[in-house]
Amino acid sequence: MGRSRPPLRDQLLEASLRLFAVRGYRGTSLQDIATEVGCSKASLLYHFSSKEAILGELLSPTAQAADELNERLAALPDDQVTVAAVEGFVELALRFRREVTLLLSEAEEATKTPVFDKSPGDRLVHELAARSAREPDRLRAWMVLGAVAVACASGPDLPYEEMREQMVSTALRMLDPGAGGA
Amino acid sequence: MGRSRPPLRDQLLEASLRLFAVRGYRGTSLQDIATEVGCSKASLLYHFSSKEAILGELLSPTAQAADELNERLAALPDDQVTVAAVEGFVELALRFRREVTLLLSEAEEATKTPVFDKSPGDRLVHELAARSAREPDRLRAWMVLGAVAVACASGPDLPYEEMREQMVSTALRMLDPGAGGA
Amino acid sequence: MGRSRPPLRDQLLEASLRLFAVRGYRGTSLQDIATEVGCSKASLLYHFSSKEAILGELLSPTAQAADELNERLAALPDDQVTVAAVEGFVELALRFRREVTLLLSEAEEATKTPVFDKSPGDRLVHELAARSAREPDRLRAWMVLGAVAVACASGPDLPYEEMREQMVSTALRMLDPGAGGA
Amino acid sequence: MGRSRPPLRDQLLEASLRLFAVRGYRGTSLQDIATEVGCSKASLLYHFSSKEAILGELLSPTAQAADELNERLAALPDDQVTVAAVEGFVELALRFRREVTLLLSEAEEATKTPVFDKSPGDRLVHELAARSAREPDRLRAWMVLGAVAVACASGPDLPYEEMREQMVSTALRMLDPGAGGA
DNA sequence: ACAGTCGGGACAACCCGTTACT
DNA sequence: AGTAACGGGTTGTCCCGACTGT
Repeated sequence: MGRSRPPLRDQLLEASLRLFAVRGYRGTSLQDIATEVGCSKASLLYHFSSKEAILGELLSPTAQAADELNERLAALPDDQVTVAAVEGFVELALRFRREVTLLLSEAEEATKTPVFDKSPGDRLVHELAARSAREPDRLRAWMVLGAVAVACASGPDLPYEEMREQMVSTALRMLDPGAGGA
Repeated sequence: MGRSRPPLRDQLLEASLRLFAVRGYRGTSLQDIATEVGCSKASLLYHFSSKEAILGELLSPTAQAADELNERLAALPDDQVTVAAVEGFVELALRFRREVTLLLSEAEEATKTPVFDKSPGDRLVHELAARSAREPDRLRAWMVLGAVAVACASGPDLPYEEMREQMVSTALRMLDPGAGGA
Repeated sequence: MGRSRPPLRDQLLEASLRLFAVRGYRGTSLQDIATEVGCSKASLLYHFSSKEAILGELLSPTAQAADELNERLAALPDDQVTVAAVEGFVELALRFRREVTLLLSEAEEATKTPVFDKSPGDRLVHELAARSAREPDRLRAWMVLGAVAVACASGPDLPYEEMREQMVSTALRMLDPGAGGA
Repeated sequence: MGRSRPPLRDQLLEASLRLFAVRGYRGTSLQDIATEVGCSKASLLYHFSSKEAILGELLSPTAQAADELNERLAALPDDQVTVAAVEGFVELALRFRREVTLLLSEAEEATKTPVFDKSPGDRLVHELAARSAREPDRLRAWMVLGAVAVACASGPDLPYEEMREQMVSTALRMLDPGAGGA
């Protein structure tokens, strides 16, 4: 009955995510997080063994979702992978919006976390490029990644479905060399 | 007598840029920079009054270039501004590649610097969206910003001209709602 | 149902003695002890009001034995006290071997404990010196104390009887100024 | 006009030695040392990279002297080594009296220091036992070690020459099985 | 109901070491 | 060469709820 887990732990995670996103990982001290929640720093470190552990726990669901997405994409034939990759990534980025913001600006720190051993970002770029190894294809794939991530991080706040559609269609247009330019 | 090696001041700026990009602004200490160049911490602080000043000086040319670009764009009629904005931003991002990488991951820190009082990024988004206030247009503009910035930061290393063309054409495709989508 | 394992309290004392001897008093945390035994730190502090109390309880039997020894020695005439003191101290050191090790390296901490108000060590030195106040006699008495204590702490592990004999005879030789030297 | 007071670095070493001997290594904080000398903690850490480094530097001369003694002893024939070892060790212990006190009570910490890679104590015991591997001989050697160390640490404060003679003759008596016992 | 036992959660004070800066 | 302020992390200690067996 009711929530089984203690609230403080979740409060701490929530506050950490908020502060990390605003001031950055290094820019946020354990004291900041504790003060925000209203508990002592020692209490914080009772729940999480270290600052890095907080980041890990914060990013782990996102990493897992990304891994699952990559797994799903790996099973698809080449001609279907692009659309699926775009849709999958856009949905993931919208679902873990703040986490993606974090990853964008704290990439260096995040990769030290054991959660991101095999960088899911690189695998995703591979699929977005329709498994092509051609440099122009890879460049466009990186652009898609950046477009979606930055839009989620800094873009305007539209309703979910509208944002999803806009981002998916724009991203597909980026990847279609046949479409019209100027 | 000709200078045998670049003056210390320039060496320090170069080393700072390199280290900031790799370890982040807060992740880099004054000691790190001094050690990298091989001079004393006191010498460093003789040339730059504070750590923040280094970041400011590092970003100032980029900010100035962005301001000039925005000035130029402001003089253009609505139907020409999109193409000009895209081409201008891509060229700027390529010219100040490492600086843009820094800005991307240290946005919070950078905005504290007096150089970026009136965020040139926001103005640029305004122009990229062809001065439209419609949210979908602004969203696409942010996507272009992210696409170009991330591609410069993490994308593959292609020759200048090839990279420029690819990025410009892809960005224009993003902004053209008439082109083919799903 | 007979108790399957020794009661928690005794387990804690045993673990404390072992850990104190290896890592030192300050080098051992309450968490270490609790973890070693497999109970919570709070449980530990239910049985012992403080860390110092553990040390006190650990050392109290040794202190009591030393006091009794001193009492016994006090009743002896001067010409018998040396042999009795040596034999008594050697046996005591062997019986409380690990405790003596602790006392040797944590003397400072131990003396803060109320158990050791009137240092039994000083009284023992007095007896070992055959109640002489001459400095050379006192010096030799301290040497005996150190010899036996260090041998118990760091020396080889011989059978009880052999160790006892060796230590007693060696100690008596130390105290006999008439015996041959260089 | 000669320097009015010793340079800060030496003051710090002196204060560290004094405090370590009284309160123990772990019982002494960097703040304690800094306060004792009257400088800031950061100043302390400017001169010594860590707390462990202070201990290392404190013990290094003693370790070197012990190594030299062991080297000298190694070159002696078996029948001369005992006397030389005793005299050498006594003189060393008197010369580095406070350091030996430290080693006696902080053995665990000291052995972590790189200065004491190959424990000079074990080598010294080997020589004091006249290179015998017999357990009783080794036991007596440990007793000598303890006797001298503890006498220096806790014994009365006699003039150097008197103390030296007393300790040497007593130690030799310990090691001579032929001398009178029970 | 009640004393004895145990543990999850919390905290003040402190630790060693680093930072930007003088 | 020197420092104040802060960094992350650990210490010993404690509160209070939840189990025993009686």
